[in-house]
Parts: sequence; C-alpha cells; structure tokens
Amino acid sequence: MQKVIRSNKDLGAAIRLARKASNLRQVDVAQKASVRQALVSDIENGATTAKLDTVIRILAALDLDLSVIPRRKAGFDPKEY
Amino acid sequence: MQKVIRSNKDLGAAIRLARKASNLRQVDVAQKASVRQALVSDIENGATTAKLDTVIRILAALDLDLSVIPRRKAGFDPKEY
DNA sequence: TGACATTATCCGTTATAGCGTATATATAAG
DNA sequence: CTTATATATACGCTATAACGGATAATGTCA
Repeated sequence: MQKVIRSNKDLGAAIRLARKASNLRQVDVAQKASVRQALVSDIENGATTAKLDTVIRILAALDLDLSVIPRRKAGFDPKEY
Repeated sequence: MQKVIRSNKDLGAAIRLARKASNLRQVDVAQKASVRQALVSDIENGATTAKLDTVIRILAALDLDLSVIPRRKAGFDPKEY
C-alpha cells in the first residue's frame, strides 16, 4: 500500500478511503486531529488545500504517515517490477 | 529511499537534502515551483507550515512525490526486516 | 414514514501562508 | 580584503486556511 499524492483531491480520496476502512466518522477523525468535522469534510472532498501540519495530524489519526519518495511517471504500475 | 514526514522540520530537511543532491539553488527550485526564494528558505528551515499544494510543487521541482503510507513506530529500522 | 445519525454548507472572524521588494548575512573565490 | 554568489530576514499587504457555531442536506434503518 503506497498512495502517491499530487493534488488535494488525491489526498481527500486517500483519507476518505482510510477512514471508512477504519469505520470512523468524520467527527472521530476530527477530534483525534484537533480540527472540526467541517474541515475533515472539506478536505475529503478536495475543497481546500490544507496546511501541512493539518494533513499530518489527520493522517496520524488514521494511523497513516506522509512520506517523500522519488518521483515516477503517472500511471506507473509497481506490478511491472 | 523513503523519508517519513511528521513535521515541517522533517520536510525542510528532506527538501534541502534533495536540493543539494541535485546541485540546485533555492532560487532554481523556487522558480520551478512558482514561489519566492524566501519561501523555499523558510520551508527548508522548518520556519513555516506550508500549504499542501505548495509542498507538492516544491517536491515536484525536485522530482519527488508525496505519498501516504501505513504508519510505523518512530525509530523503526527497515534493516531489521 | 419518522426518528436518528452522518456529512455538507454557511457566515463572520481570526490566524497565518505567501507575495513583492529589499536588505542583511553568510559562504566562497580571486 | 574584495567581489561575487547564495541564503536568511524584514515589512506591509493580500489571499486563504481554520475557527465557532449553526443549520441544511443526506443517509440509514426500524
């Protein structure tokens, strides 16, 4: 599992997916990350470009980390390796 | 190569390292990312929490991607695996 | 359908990222 | 030391993330 994030939409999708996989509500994630439910909603919908530390806190609430990796072409399929 | 980012300091360190490895000046990265040299300086020094899309643009200027990965304990050493 | 739970949206306000434009410190080379 | 280059700071201003506090709009299920 390793999802590349190149836009706020990518991030929102990743967050929503992880949140549902954990059976959490936006409110639960919001509390853990010390933000409002409304903000989690906006971010999941890609409606806003959050600040880095906000992103980090929300990901942490979902037991996820942000990481920097060497760039690969879009559409790259790791199974080819 | 895979650097976990849990703070703006982590990000700044990763960016500076990658920039020097590419023999680029702050001004070069700034231009590619459409931001000011002063902002690159601030971010490298961990003096500010940048917005997500700013981070993405700067990383892209260094041929790096941001990614979401499952969280591991701090101090985890991949060599143990 | 009705009651309840969850998510999306709104408004005014506050906090702060990022800008333009300089200038002040390094750091390095001659 | 002097010059050139690179990085760090400064100040006023604009843009926008995030807030509190609701409420509206969906979704869920007996």
